[in-house]
Amino acid sequence: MSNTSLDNKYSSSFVEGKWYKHWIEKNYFHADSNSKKEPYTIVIPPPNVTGMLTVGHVLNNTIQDILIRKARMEGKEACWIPGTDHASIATETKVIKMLEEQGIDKNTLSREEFLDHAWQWKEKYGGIIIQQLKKLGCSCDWERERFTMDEGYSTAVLEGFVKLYEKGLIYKGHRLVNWCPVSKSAISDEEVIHKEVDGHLWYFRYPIKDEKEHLIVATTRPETMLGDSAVAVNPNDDRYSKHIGKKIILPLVGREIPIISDDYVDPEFGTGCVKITPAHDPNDFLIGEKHNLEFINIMNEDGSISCTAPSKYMNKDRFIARKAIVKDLDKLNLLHKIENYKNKVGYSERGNVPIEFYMSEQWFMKMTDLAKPAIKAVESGEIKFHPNHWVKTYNHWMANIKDWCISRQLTWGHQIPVWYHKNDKSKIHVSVNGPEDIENWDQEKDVLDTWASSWIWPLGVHNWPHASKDIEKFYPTNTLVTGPDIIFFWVARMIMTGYEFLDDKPFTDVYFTSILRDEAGKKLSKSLGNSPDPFDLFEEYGTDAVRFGIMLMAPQGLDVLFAKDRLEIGRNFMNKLWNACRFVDMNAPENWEKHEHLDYEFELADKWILNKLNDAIKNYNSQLKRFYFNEAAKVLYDFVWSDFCDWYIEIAKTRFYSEDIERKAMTYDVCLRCIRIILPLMHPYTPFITEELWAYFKEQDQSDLIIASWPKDDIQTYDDVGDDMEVIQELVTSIRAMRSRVNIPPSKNVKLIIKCNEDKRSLISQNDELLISLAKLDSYEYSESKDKISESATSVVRGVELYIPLKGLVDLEKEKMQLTKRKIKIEDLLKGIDRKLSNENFINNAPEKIIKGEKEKELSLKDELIKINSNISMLS
RNA sequence: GGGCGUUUAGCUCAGCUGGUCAGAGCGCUGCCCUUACAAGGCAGAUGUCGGGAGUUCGAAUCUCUCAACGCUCACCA
Repeated sequence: MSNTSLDNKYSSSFVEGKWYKHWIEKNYFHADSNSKKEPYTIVIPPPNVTGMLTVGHVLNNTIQDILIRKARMEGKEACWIPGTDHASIATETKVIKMLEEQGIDKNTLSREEFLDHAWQWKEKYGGIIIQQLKKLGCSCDWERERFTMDEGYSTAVLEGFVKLYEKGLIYKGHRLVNWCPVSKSAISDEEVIHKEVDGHLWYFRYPIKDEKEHLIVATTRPETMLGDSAVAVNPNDDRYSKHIGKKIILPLVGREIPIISDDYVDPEFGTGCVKITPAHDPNDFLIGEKHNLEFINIMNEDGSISCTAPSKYMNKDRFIARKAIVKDLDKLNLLHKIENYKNKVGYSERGNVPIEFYMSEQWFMKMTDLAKPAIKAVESGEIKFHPNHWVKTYNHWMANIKDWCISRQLTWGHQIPVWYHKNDKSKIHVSVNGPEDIENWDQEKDVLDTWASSWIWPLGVHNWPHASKDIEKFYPTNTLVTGPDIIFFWVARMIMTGYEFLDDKPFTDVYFTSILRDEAGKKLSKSLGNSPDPFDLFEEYGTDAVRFGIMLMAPQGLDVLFAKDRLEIGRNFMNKLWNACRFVDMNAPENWEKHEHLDYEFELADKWILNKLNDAIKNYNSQLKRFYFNEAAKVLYDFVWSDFCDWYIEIAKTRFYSEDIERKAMTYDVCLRCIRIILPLMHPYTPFITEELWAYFKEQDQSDLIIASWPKDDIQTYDDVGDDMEVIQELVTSIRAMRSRVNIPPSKNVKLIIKCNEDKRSLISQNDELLISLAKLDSYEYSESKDKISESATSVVRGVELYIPLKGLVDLEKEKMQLTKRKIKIEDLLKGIDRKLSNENFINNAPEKIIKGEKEKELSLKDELIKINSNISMLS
């Protein structure tokens, strides 16, 4: 045995840093738009610039890295464009908080001053997640890194706005929008999260003017009564029809409001009377417009009660005002009752407080026309979703799409490219660069919703609309990898921009990743504090192990219950691979020239493992092709561990420890062949360890693994093997089981007696070395005798009867039990087969192959049964 | 209420187009520090594949239905 220079432990942190640096130095990640190679492009879903790497990012970006590395090895011009998203609300919140800590109030700053602070903040902290992606091993083209507020990208965003405005798809309107009182900004429907809360239904008496009677209205939000401008009943509701047209004196406020009728009111619900607050409820808004009611906004932008309400409640927070109003109505004996009531309340995703419906002037985008080509693209299969079932969700949203509120009352973001003339507010200018006499104009203060910036990502990264080789070469992209939680936010809208601006899809395949949850099923998130820090995991297990472990546990289309213990499988596998390679390296022939020969007279085991290797390549590729990353990982895992290590290497040992130099060289070359294929196959999943090992095993003049060529699945295979190897494996396992039953230690070799037919005898004799070494035999002999072989451990496998004679050491009852158990099993199976074979329909309809198989199975089981029975009787 | 998904060994889950004695990892039991690996090896136990019906010669796999759980969308005060 020669020495190996491979350490007996794999040191992940050293290796990872070394190779990442090397890859960067060699510029392997860079994609060339002048290349003649077929492009393969991915744009990263840009993480939030304020963000830190989560385990979810690890999954998502590992998948992208797998796709890109594979494409690169397949000889494509692999281009993975990285970058970050400016995340208006999140970033602005952080900057404001930082300023507060420095004693600076945002309101005292000019727009320019605030942006100055924000950019400083971004320069200081914005790069963290990018550094983290590098640590993960991502082979992004860092020369193409983009930020959504970069110059060229910003132009693309504004160009998009202007084009849509000119087309009449963007308009300004005074409307009810979702309002976040924390960020004091409008938010889109998608940023509202509905939560079921235990609330109340309050019943109030509303006195009818000039009458003793009153109507009882129910509400979940008492404070909005300050803005009531009508009470509505159903026109067909006999209880109230006589009151229609009369007036209500609104309690606490004193305003006279009409009693109106509308079909919208459900007589069955509550009392059948509904208070109408057009400025604070979307349904009431519609009724307000229909019946020409007053729109009374009773709130300030922070959610406190405004001056339109009685002074008593002015400037009180909405929830404090609620309590006060209920109390005051109770004092006036106008509180009828309070019921417990579960209802859905919309919360602001970022502010995490109940949103308000708020009247304000905002910019909207008409979506119906934009959606049309996007729906068609998915319907026709031009864009494919994996898993496909997301298509339904996508279609449902698209079919019911509403206008999108795209303006935000924030500072950090893309300022809307609209100017109002200082002297005549009705004069509007819309362009990317603004009017020539810009001093006479005021620019719109609002910025665009972040998603209205990042929806143009696949184009914007190339500075669209400027023509370039880049956009020609790398648009459309191939695959988008993202979480299903942003299917509307982002995926759907990117598809719209693709068709709208370039008349072409932005990507062909969309892979929706698993959502990672903790053991209680909660989504892993920073805010819940249940997401482990990936860096702790990298340190504990090694980055490759984390990558492989996560890929193995994330099936397509299902969420994953993540527990860090489950990464052990990855770590153990890295260790296994490392040590297998180390073993092979130890047995390299003297003066080996790193050149692989395969022109040997192979034996059974060699042909078998090479066949298995080819199967593995095929299966692996086909799983990757359908985006089943976990199954692909499993193919490699099983081949390496169960076939290569458990069997072939064990077999290799006996050869390496012999003196037969030719045979040693053959074995080594077969091992080498396996390793030289396993390493490239595994490289996309576990780039570091494989690149490190490759350095030991590659041909002298071969390239680094990252750009080595992808293994072909047409390596030479051997048809004459049949299931001979499986027979040997079963014999070995069976002998080991016998040994285990009678407690023979592994160190002790035993004698074996075999009874079998000629075929099996010839197979065994030709491969007896395998049996002897793997089952630890002292010797073996064939027996023709019909006599009973007494005091033996026995078993029957594939028609071969095996005996290990052991005077006095055998527990006969144990042996008998073992055989009886098998006997029962066989009888069961035979019953099943008999049922099939005696069924005319089966014989007539089943394919010939299946019938033949059943018949053969019956024969061999019957044969086994006879032998088992005779062995049982011998033991008695 | 609509849509989607899940239900397979004690736990976490694989099982592609229906047909080899239903698999893996962890955990558990027994034996091994056998010179690649104890992050390891060998052997072993545990499942009427959620319930019911149907299609089929044949169903964990296809259809229907019921149940439980989860996600998501939705304007009932």
